[in-house]
Amino acid sequence: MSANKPQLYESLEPSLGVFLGRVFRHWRSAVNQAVAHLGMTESRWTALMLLKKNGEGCTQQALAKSLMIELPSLTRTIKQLQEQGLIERRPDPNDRRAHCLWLTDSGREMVDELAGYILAIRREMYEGLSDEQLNVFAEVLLRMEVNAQHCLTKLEEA
Amino acid sequence: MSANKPQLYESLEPSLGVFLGRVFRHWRSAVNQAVAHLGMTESRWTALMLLKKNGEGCTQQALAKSLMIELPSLTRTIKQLQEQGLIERRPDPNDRRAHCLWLTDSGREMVDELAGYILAIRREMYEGLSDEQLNVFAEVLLRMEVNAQHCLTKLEEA
DNA sequence: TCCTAATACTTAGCTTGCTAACTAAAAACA
DNA sequence: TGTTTTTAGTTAGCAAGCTAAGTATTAGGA
Repeated sequence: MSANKPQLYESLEPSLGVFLGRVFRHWRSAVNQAVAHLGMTESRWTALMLLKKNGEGCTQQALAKSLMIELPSLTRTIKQLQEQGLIERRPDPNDRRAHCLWLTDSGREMVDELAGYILAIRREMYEGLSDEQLNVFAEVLLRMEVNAQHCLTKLEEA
Repeated sequence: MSANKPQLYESLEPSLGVFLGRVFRHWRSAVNQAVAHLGMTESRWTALMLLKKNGEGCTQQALAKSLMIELPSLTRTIKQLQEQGLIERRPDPNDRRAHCLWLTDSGREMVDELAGYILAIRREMYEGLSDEQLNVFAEVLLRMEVNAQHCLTKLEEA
């Protein structure tokens, strides 16, 4: 890295990390607003979509992992989706501790209905950005994720 | 944008937005871990640093704006910093509704002490990334922030 | 001047991530 | 086989963002 030239990324206020959080919050509230009339929120639709995509019948553990959240965070979301009649929890035949998750018919309808809204928001978020820029963005995110993990484990050791 | 070639940024699971949130959370918990022994958290040090940087004596409104958070979110943080004896609230001589924020002596010491930790974390987060990559990352963040705002106002109108 | 509108801030309560501590079941191993 | 460790999941409660609604105070007209 060059030493003295001031760089754009150093100028983000209050800091790149805080800015990251802000963009995330605004993206999330846009999504929430777009799907509110369907009784959905970002955390719930992400769970629904991923359940469909990754294959129904998986355990909560597996879903939590692909959602990148901890089990207790998912427990709450699942309870809400169940109350809305969008998913079902069935006992795992191979493991009496575990539950398998399935979409109900109206859950599947919801996923289909959500897809359009999600796509629209995504297009708006990508507006004015090229594939090249977005790919670099993704590369940096992936690397930062690794760096953050690394940083955390170092701190835990100390 | 090219139509059919699969792009890296489209492959981020569960979605680029969710991934963004994850990186933010991990960055934040790294920061929190690094400064926990000083009785600090990310939200508190950001407020402290910015108060020093933007000039003491500003109102809560002004600080909230540069922190990119809403007033009620800042109210809580300020209360904590006050209880820790790091900042002081003085009545604004020109406006009896407002309060001016000042660092105490130990607040100023804290800011100085924090700086080193923050720099270290930042270096770790940027590890393996070039100025060019980070600049593109910042450009994309800035644009997405604008896009999200735009998206939100459109949704509010509808 | 007086009334209305906007602004600075607080309080209350929601959201959705987290960790810690628990139970029940499964797996590992002595 | 019996004991210990790991794993799936829950509950309870924290963190820090948010909105909505309330109180003062100030500013902008009529």
